[in-house]
Amino acid sequence: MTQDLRSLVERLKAASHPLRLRVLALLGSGELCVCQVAEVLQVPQSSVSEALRELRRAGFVQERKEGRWVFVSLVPQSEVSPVLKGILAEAMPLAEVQRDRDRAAEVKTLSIPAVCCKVQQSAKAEVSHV
Amino acid sequence: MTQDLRSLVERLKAASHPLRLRVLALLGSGELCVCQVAEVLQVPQSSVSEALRELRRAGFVQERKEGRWVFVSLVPQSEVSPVLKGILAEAMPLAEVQRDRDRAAEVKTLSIPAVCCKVQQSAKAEVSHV
DNA sequence: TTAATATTTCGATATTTTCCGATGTATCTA
DNA sequence: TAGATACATCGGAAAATATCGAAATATTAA
Repeated sequence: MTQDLRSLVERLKAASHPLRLRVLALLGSGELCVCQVAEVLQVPQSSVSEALRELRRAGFVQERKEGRWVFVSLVPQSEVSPVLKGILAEAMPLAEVQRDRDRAAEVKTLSIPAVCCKVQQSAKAEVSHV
Repeated sequence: MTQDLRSLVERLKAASHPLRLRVLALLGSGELCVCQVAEVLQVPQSSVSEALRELRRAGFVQERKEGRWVFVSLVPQSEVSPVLKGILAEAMPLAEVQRDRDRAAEVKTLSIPAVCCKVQQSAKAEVSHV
């Protein structure tokens, strides 16, 4: 097994997961910070963090730290692999991805701390009424 | 979770596997029958069969029966999805894929029954000296 | 420093996938 | 019809992944 083949498999595997694919597609329309992603997709923040780790390992996304926030985005277009191009071409038009993008637009109108608080609160809320 | 998104995930998952990816790439240079694929890739015939089932489910390959042989090939170019195009673009140049293609060229110089016998024999051989 | 906040990593369970020999099915051939 | 051949499916044990709350880490702010 060639290293190259194995690494292509790993990159495909990174994308073949509902949450990770949604994250990829979401970043397809621009940079977001981790808590914004968690809020938009309505999933636990630790799940987003793990999803991003895989996508970073695969070379699909990059991060930029700013204070205590971590902003993530797709790697620059010039370095985008044919595989990622194909994935985005198919994912971006999907209904659910469009909805995620709409939510992202709303979330971006809020301040980041406000969004992060919201994420924290919804996590706590789930605990309290279970 | 949209059906469309899930099905894209399933198609990506189908490709993110070493054997299945090699099969895809191998078929990238033309139709082969199942036993030829098994011989070229040197794996048990049942594994090839299972790999092909997934790739068919994903819509990447199609089959054509001719007597007791099943010939498999990639779906026609016009229907090839952006995802498959991207995968092939990255896979075809890989060293291991090229080697597989070279083996395929050799195997094609033999008659199909000869190749299938060879596959059967190598399976039996493994049993006998273990 | 202490408290709060954003993110990552850990832990532990549940689920899925992989793998291949054995068996089943369909087709050819003697 | 019997036997051989090409392929598909099954069984089920081992390995890999997913999931998410809890704990750890890192940064900011009071």
